[in-house]
Amino acid sequence: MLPKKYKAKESEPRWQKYWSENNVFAFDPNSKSEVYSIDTPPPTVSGVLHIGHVYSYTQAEIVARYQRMKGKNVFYPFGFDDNGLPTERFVEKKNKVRGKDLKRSEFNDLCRTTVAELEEQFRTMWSALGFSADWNLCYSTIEENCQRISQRSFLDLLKKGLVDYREEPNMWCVTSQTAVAQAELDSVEQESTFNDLKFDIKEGGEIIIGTTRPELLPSCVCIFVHPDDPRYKDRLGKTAIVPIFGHEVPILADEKADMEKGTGAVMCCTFGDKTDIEWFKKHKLPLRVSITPYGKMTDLAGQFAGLKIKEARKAVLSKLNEDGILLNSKSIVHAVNVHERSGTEIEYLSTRQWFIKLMERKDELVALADKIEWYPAFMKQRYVHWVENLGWDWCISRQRFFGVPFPVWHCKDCCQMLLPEDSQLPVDPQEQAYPGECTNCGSSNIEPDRNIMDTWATSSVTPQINYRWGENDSREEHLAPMSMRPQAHDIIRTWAFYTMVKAYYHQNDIPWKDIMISGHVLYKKGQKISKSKGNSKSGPEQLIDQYSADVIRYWTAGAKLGSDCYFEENEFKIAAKLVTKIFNASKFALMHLESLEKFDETKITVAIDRAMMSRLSKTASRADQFLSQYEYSLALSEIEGFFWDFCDNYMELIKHRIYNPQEHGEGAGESVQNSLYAIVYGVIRMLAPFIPHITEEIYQAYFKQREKHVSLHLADYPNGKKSWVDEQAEKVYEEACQFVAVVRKFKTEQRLSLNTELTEIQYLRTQFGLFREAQNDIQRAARCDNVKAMDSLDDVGSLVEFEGKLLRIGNPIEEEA
RNA sequence: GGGCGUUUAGCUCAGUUGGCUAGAGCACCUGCCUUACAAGCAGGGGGUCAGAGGUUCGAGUCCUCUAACGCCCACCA
Repeated sequence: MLPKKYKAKESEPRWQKYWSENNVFAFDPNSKSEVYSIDTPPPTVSGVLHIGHVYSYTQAEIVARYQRMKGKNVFYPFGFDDNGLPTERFVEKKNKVRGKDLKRSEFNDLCRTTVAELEEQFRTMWSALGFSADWNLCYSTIEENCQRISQRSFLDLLKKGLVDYREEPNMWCVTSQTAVAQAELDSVEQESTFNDLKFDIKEGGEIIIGTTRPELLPSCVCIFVHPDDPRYKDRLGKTAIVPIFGHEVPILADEKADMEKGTGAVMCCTFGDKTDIEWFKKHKLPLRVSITPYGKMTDLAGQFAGLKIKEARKAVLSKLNEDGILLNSKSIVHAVNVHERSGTEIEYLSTRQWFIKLMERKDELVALADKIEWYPAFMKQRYVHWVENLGWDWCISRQRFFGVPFPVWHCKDCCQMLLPEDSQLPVDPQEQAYPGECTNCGSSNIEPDRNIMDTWATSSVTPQINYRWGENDSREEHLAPMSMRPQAHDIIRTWAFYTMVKAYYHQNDIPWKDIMISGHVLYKKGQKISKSKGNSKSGPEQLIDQYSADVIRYWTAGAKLGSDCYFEENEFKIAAKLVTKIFNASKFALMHLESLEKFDETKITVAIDRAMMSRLSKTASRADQFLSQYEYSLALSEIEGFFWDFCDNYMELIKHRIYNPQEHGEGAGESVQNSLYAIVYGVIRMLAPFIPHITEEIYQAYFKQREKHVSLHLADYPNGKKSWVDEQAEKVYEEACQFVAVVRKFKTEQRLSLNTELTEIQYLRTQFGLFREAQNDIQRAARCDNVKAMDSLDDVGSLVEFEGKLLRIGNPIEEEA
């Protein structure tokens, strides 16, 4: 039997342990049941988990539990994304070191031990939330298996001609000192100055250009004006002399020069922005590099060499001003692309990098979106929009330390690429020499590729990692494509997109059938919760400790799929209330079900009991429908609505009958017992995915010995029995509720206790035509034996009118003093 | 500048393919210790459904325009 009070703090860990000991959530590779597989996001191991993680992970977890109860063989893994720049930066900060100052192997060891600690914390928290993961399926992206699959992925793309190793201008972060990809850019508003500079023209005259980056003057290779710009027609083809630096550059025409902007004349440099790169390629301009990978000026900058970019900007400006070159300078705020990890302005450097080709296959990648079901549907638009606007192939090489190495060596003599056999993977070319000589020229002058992969290059193969692609594992046929990818909307352009690219290029297929996109948790207006922000008070551990896992879980299920929600502590109180209510209601019901040997639905004969079966059935079918569409919040509110009606109305109606069955006729007691059984068992199953602990507690205390499932979470999810639907019975129930409501209102208005016995109630028969179908229950719920039906208003005598229902309420036995 | 989303009670949000008098929870007000629960229960007040126009017998719901807010992208001389 259930104890007097429910203590979540004691119960929740107990059931978590029970689930784990009984392997309740294990994926069964040999099962014949339909597989439901989830491509769980491996969180970046770069800080503590925050409430936003809890929010989106729990939403997916609810789906996992639901699908399991639908009889599916659920594949629900967890993983850790523990390599790459974010992790490096975390390790550097935590240990107060710089990766580049340590030996590579030393730094990598430090990374491994640091992430191992953090991963243990993550895992503890997922367990504390009652996540039904199969921890045997756990992976970490830096482990050997994942490195092997990641390198296999690379080699496969190389073989298919979908990877390029080429030198070209690319986005570069001078702080992180690595190439980056388009998806890693952030746009921020930055203060700057817009400067008008005077260039002398060799043939005579001058031309004035506007620029925000005067420090790039040494890199100036050309001046562009619009071909139709009348102001500059006379100067086209002439030669301008770059101030300070004195080199000569041509004045050329290009449509992309904007007549409206600045003076209409613009200098083209190596490289100020994306347009400079386009012009560089289109007009075959020379290369004048004035910025080093470290963000300092090169020798080309003459007297400014060695200065940092921003210092140089200042110095150049003041020199220009001295020389009378700077004609005008105004402060502006403009958008600048920065690297999302360092916040540093992106530079464009010509370097040699590995690229996965995207540009030539954009159409196919856009079309791929239609083969996947997006929940909510409008999120597909984000993907399409991103892919359509892609401007670069995917640069996957990073000049960093802790990550998956490229399984490549290069022949220094003939530049031949030398690759390992699949059986040798994973390899680290910087640690292992190439086994042999150059296959092209026979040279033994071989060097390793020193790049590591973009962290997304590995995390984009999580489906392949999950089904152990290329490892001769039977999972592959069961799991490809996977059933569902849960993730938040901010990484559609990275994780979702890259995963789709990989599956399309490798398997010529979609990675998963469904994608479920969750929103963010916001503190207040527009403030995203992030790891860096203070979250000591709202940290998940603290919240679980304060409110219990079930309560936190309930809150995460409250917001509609895909929509952001505010962190509102008040919401937790509502959840706590529900948990308490479920416990108390169940306690009441089970108290009266001790004598019930075996549930028998045919014994449910009384009208209002059948009405509840009907409502239960409809609720279950709607909840089931919603959940199958990932609309967990709508499902939850259906179930809650049913449950609260059950507590407030039905339980009050049947109270007398359950205590005094003999006064209600043959079978009336058995009817209500079986009804209660069906309702409580139905409700705890419907709520099990949302609040798994309290529901398990109730199941184990009573239902287990009758239903025989090891855990409630292995029972079937109710889907609504059509045979239980009974519209006529529901009408009886509705009338009964209305009748009782009028009586309650009367008592409340008369300031009477609700259990006050009334002497007589008269009602108009035409208003409550079905009264007799539930007469005993209604009378006792109304606390009045003497309830009389009248055929006409005249018969009712002195009437009291409430809400159009005509009643005569007799005087209470105990008059107020 | 382009795209997507949102706008319903003081707050947070439901409202299916158009269909009784627009709902819930929280908050507020008034009562009630009632044999599951006072961490509870009953009752009540509170809304020009962002605005304008249109389609329709009928619009919170469909169409057009407008506005505000949020997000994504572009803009970066």
